[in-house]
Amino acid sequence: MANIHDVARVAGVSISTVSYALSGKRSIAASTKQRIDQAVLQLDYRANAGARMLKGARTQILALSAPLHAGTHAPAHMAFVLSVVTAARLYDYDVLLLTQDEATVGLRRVARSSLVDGIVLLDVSTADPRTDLVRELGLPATVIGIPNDTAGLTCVDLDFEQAAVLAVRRLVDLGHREIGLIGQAPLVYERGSNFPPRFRDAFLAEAARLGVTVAFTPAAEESAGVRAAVEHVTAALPGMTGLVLHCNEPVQSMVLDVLSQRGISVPNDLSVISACSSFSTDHLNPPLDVIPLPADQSCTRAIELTMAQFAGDAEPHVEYIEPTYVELGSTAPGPHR
Amino acid sequence: MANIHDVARVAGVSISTVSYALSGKRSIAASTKQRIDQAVLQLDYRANAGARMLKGARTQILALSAPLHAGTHAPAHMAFVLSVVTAARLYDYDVLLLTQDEATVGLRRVARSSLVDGIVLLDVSTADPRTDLVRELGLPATVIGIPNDTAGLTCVDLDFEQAAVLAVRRLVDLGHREIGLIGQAPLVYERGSNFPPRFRDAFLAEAARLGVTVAFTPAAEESAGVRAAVEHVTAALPGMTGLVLHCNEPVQSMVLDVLSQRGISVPNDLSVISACSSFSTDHLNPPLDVIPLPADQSCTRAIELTMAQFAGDAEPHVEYIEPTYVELGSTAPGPHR
DNA sequence: TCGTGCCGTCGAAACGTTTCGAAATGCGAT
DNA sequence: ATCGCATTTCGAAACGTTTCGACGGCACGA
Repeated sequence: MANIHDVARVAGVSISTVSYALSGKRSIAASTKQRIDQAVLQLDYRANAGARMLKGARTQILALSAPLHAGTHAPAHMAFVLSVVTAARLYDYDVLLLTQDEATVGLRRVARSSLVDGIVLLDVSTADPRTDLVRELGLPATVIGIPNDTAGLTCVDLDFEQAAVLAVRRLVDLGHREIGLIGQAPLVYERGSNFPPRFRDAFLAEAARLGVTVAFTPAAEESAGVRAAVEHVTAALPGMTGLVLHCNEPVQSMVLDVLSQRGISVPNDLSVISACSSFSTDHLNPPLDVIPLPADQSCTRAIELTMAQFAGDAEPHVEYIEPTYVELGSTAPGPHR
Repeated sequence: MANIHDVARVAGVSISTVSYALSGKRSIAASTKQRIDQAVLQLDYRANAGARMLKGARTQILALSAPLHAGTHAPAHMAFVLSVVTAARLYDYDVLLLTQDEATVGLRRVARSSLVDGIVLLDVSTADPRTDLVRELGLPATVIGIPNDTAGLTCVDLDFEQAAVLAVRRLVDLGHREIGLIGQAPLVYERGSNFPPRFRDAFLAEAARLGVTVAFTPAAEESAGVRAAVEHVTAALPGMTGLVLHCNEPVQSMVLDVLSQRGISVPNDLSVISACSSFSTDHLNPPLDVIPLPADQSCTRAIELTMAQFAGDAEPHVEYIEPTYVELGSTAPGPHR
């Protein structure tokens, strides 16, 4: 493997000249730069990562702590991982993937050995040991999701509270007064995942504020669980004309199946909204109005915030991404319009 | 951050003693080792990754080239990624994740800068540019999947050919003589993914060898595509009593729905086998006999093979993982039994 | 003609580790 | 008492880069 000495020799200059030519940190004569560039090309030279790490401040590697929990929708999880990796590359950063138990213990390892410049945390729970670890390590870090204690942390996430408000208002504005909410699998709430209760609580609060009747139920992921969930909300709200789904795609699809089997027509009999779905609802039947959960936006912003910490101009803070409402025809005026 | 000099000072020895004590490459007096261990603990010392990379041969990092293609089932993809990461950790290796276009260009970058010791390739196509790149780079590498040209490569994968044979024989042994095969989405075949045609061709060949009638069709992932696929095989084989599904979970589930809607009972009217599914078929209705695609086995073996290349005792070769057949009651004797 | 300052380049130190060769020590055998 | 050997420890070089300080040459103004 060619090193900087080889390049210097071929270009007929000293290694420091090569280094400056490549980093651009000092001015170099155009003719010299050209010779160096050519030597680099000829030798297919790339600076040794270890040496750069050792000497320079930067490793150009980020740790991505991404445990995949039971109940987490794998495609959505994947979308976040891919978005982080893609966004990091825009700043010439590579991503070291830490999963499962390594998401915590590996984080300490790679941070203490100065393998990474910064950290991105995915899928934090309300009280996540990784947040304390991040505080302890003192490395630039960004959390995607909002844990209970955000002190000293930089966090970014969709504004799930605002998303819930958006969903409730939409249905209320259309004249619906009895609204159901089908949530994630029960174990997702039990495990302490951060966003499901954020959505649920804001949903219930906004409904109460507007004086509409609501029923919430989680939905286990198998078809029996989905069936039970639909039964639960319809039993609790016999006059239900609006339904919000804060659950993953397969469950959404199953809910629509169950509704269709029961002869309930969307949106004629029931207005349905998909809340915080990572993917398009186009393929659902019918396509659902959706408040998207934009993985790429969250992740891009997370990387930006991490880079800002490198630059030193960033205080720890929590940043919310504004939700949007996409109409696809699954809502219609209700009885109180 | 504490370095080896700090540890040496605290333990009252020289840095080389510390290094040898930690690596175990020379014998160290028990009492000295104990003092060093204590100093390490006290300072929470971890060897600087950059320095170790620079000096030592090893970076303890593997590149995982894992492009996620359209039509690839994200949960299955995720399962492979997780398995690779987990297996790598058993050998004290971390994993740098390269996705999408970075799966190719990033591979060159990280390899040329000596950031990684080895490479694992996921989801190779029949003629994949990454295989040439790997040959060029000359780093230890293992391919999960079998490209057309395996010269000079170390490859490992489920023996899809044998899996197809297993499926055909099972049905034939049970007395079925007209057998359908529903495959992956059409674009998966068009793109040149390596395993779908491997399975299909071996399936057709074994069926021909045994003199049974078969019909194959790919299945697009939406419900219309699945419906069309089922129609296609039933139309082609009016007397079909056996069906093999080489497609992802959602499609399998949809196929079963369509069959049930058509009043076709499994296994009474039709024996169904799920081929090369990464996940349990327990939640399907009914659970399907399955020839599992064991992500963890392939990935564990891939890592072992990569480590063997580090050790120098490994010739490039192709290794197949023996498929197994799991009975779950979705097959029954056919008319020719 | 002689300073003065800028531009382009160079030499050398430093980063933290691993590892080679050798020194120091203790011990038994001669 | 001396030698040789084994055990334990140490000093120093080397890995490839970045970066600081410095130096030579040149143009400019005095």
